[in-house]
Amino acid sequence: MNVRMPAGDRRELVLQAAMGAFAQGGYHGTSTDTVAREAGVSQPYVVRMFGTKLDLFLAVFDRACRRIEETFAGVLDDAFDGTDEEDQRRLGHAYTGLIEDQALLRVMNHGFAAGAVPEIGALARERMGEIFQTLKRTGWTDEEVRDFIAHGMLLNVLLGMGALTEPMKGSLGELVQSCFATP
Amino acid sequence: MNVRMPAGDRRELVLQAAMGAFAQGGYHGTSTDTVAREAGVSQPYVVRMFGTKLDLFLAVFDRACRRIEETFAGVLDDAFDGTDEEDQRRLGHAYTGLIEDQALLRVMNHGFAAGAVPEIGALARERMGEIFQTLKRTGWTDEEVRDFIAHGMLLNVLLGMGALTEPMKGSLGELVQSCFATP
DNA sequence: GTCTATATGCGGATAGAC
DNA sequence: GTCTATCCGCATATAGAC
Repeated sequence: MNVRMPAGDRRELVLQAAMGAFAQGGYHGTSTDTVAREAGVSQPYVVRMFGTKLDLFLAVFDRACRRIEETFAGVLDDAFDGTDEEDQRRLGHAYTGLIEDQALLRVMNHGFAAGAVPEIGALARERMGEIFQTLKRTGWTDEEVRDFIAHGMLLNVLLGMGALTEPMKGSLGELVQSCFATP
Repeated sequence: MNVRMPAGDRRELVLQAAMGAFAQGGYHGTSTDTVAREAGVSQPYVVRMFGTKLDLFLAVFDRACRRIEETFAGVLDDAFDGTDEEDQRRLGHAYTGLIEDQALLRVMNHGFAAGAVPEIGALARERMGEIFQTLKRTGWTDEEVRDFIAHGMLLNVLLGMGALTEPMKGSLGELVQSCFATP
């Protein structure tokens, strides 16, 4: 497609395509060509827009982390007068809501996994710290925040290994879903 | 190095090198050449020995998961009459002990992350189910097992993103806790 | 049992046209 | 703003010598 389009729009299009592509294969396992095809543009154009594949991944990863942090922040802004239990329920619900757009969580997980790439690791630690700080606004203890994050990580990992789509033996999949279940 | 050696020994050598290499870059981010150099053999020989890079990764990943499962099983065999709290403490300690050989946990995490590769995803789900079953031998509820695994995942993820620099001891909870210590 | 040489394909990035 | 053509390096895998 060589239809002209405002730069911002096209950039957004590519970012979305990249989110989906990276969600599958992660940083190393995804080619800029795959991203380009999914966005309906040429591969060199993708590179031209973002500089390097690494820059593109960082942009996508950053967006994923921020969206998640903002989701939590939004919940807390809505009801900062809730009880601890209510916060936990609301935040848990918000997180499972994010599963519907699996790409977000998958990309986040892939960013964590690719921490051996210095730029990715640094960004991951930074964003992780921010998420932690946002969750601290609940008034939870460090232990409670940690536990909440731990379950989020488990969810991410299960998503990544495909355990949440195909029911696995031992019903671990159901189990973890019940982890954040909101009746 | 073209020094002859029994096939089993050489295979073991390469497996260990592969464990270290894959721990860094994961499946997609590690070349068979890197593995070969770290093992002190030629790249084609690595392929010759294991068939394909995928087969090699599966072997390494499988070993990592089994080692972890066996570690838990060992703890439970030693003291299956312990209280729930004691089990938790012992198992947590066993897990943090595994951090010393960071490669094991990192490889496991990378295997989970690469679940989009069908063979890897299938193996990951299988081994995960076994670990779950082994942990059930504690007599814990499903929720308790899930919580334990969740903290293990958090640990893996933190390792992967480089947030855990020095091997620390202590209970699993304390260890992970220290990562989120308020600055 | 282990190597060297190499075929072959893919992927990131550049040059330059339109 | 977007493409086509293309360079070049890397990585997997094969062939075959020793």
